Amino acid sequence: MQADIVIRALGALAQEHRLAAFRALVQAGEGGLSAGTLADALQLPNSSLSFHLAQLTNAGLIRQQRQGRSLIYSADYAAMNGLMGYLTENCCAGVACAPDATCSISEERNVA
Amino acid sequence: MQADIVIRALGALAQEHRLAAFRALVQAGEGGLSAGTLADALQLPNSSLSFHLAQLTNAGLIRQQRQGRSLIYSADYAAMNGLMGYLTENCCAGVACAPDATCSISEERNVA
DNA sequence: TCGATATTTCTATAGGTATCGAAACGTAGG
DNA sequence: CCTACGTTTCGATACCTATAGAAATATCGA
Repeated sequence: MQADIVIRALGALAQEHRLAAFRALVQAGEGGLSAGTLADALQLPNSSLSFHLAQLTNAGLIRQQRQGRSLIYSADYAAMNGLMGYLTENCCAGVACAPDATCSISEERNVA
Repeated sequence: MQADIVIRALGALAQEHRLAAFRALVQAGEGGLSAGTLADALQLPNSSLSFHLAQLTNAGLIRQQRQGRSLIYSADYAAMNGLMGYLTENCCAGVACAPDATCSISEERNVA
């Protein structure tokens, strides 16, 4: 992951509503959420949310997918992983401080 | 770490020159770097760099310390840790995906 | 105290970002 | 086809950010 896309990703997350939206999408899992559902959850006008979703999409952090009349957005875990990897490697004393850190959907991680 | 400070930290890092400055400070270690040294390294006018260092300071990511005529800046590893922790917990499927991840200065981590 | 050095603060300017109503666009169903 | 629905794009406005020269501040050495 190169610095350019990292900066866009950081910028995309550096906003109250976008951070909230991304968190909601991460929690929602692979199924994602429709724009309308998100707008309700975040109490934002559709046009405002659409603007923020476009920013997140442009940064590569989320993806869009039409389902009937609705547009379903979902988090791109690989992109988030890439971001975490960059920060770990470049902003933590120059060495990977958590080499095995991976961000993934929480599918039964409490393996006995 | 609450969302407010996280947003400021993300915003502080979401800029070409600030990301470069922070990376340099992280690499420099606890000793830090003077404003002038950084300005030289990043090829920025002093006043511009000063503006960016103020942003990083305001976000709690770096600290200032006078040494003679120079002001020495150094990365705040704890703050970076906090940021990584927040992202790991809140932007990675709702669970910590790297619970033991810590960001620290690279002091002899290849312990035999 | 004076001049030189290191850095910040001031000031102005240009460009980017957030907001949200209104209009436009695709999709589905009758 | 026509209407309703979900969502985006447009347009206007207000605010925030980046830039960098010039002036101000702080420290040191002679």
